[in-house]
Amino acid sequence: MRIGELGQAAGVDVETIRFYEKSGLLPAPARSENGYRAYGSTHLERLAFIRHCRALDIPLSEVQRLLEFVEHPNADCGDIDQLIDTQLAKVRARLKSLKALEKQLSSLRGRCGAKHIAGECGILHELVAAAHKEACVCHGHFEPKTLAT
Amino acid sequence: MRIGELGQAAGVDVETIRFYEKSGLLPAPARSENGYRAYGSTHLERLAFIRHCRALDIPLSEVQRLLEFVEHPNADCGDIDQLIDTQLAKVRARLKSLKALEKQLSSLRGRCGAKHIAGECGILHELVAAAHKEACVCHGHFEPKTLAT
DNA sequence: AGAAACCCTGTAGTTACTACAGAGTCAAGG
DNA sequence: CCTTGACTCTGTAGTAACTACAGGGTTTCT
Ligand SMILES: [Zn+2]
Ligand SMILES: [Zn+2]
Ligand SMILES: [Zn+2]
Ligand SMILES: [Zn+2]
Repeated sequence: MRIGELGQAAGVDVETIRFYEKSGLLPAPARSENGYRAYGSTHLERLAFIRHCRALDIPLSEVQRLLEFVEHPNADCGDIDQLIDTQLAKVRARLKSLKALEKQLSSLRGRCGAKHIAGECGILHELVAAAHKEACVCHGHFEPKTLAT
Repeated sequence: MRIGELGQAAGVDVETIRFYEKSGLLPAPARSENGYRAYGSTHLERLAFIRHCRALDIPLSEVQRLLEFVEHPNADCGDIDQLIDTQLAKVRARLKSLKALEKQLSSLRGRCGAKHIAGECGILHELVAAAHKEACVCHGHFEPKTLAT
């Protein structure tokens, strides 16, 4: 199996495959006489595993760790749950902040109705005003002297 | 106002401020005799605006465009709504995929109960199995020959 | 034989910062 | 007067996970 076929089979760009190899995630395959990489089915499995994890937004460094578990099945699994827990917590945190973001943006969107000049655009006004506010929730405004806890 | 004070006032790291200047988002301020940057209140306003937009996850290139609108208030505002619309669409798309992700991860998490060796961990099994599936939803498996549309 | 399509290595670009390295400036304390 | 510490300056390199060449060699099809 050459790199292009592997890429086709796994739905991955060839450059990405070479990148995974360089990063130590995918073992360097044998080379055929012409120097082309020659992959076997284990490579396809491993690549699919990596892509599946990436689809779960698991960072490559953690995928690396998971792959080590796959290869050393006698290790204690405690770290696996923790890895997933961490990932889940990250996703939930991001979800929460994205929901807040959606609210902000859609309320912002409502500020502009018909066409007009930028100087009278409610969106722009709101953005400028919000940036002025002391109590702006979204970005970390704070009085450095008054509230130095 | 020196760069450190500006950073304090806006809640932004000094390196980030210099980065914004280099990127053309924050105008280069005057320099005092010793070569230190000397900022005024307009810089603080502008910086706050940038941070507010960034908190809305608006990319710097779009923040740049918004700043141009702020400076040319006579321009047509049509592009502003569109910018926000685009941003909103991106956020909603990300929100949708994150929700799916959360579902996957939490179901995955349920696969592992008590402690055991990695070879018997339901999480790991599931990850490996899912990567094998033809119909894996999350990452783009596809039969290149059979379904070549 | 010649062109298209594939493969190789290595480097640089993307985003939005963050982290130095190495040097200069300034106020306060001993 | 000298030193220490906090601040500032420039410029470069690193982060995550790819993506996009440049400049070559090889295979395959016609
Ligand atoms: Zn998958
Ligand atoms: Zn408008
Ligand atoms: Zn804000
Ligand atoms: Zn387990």
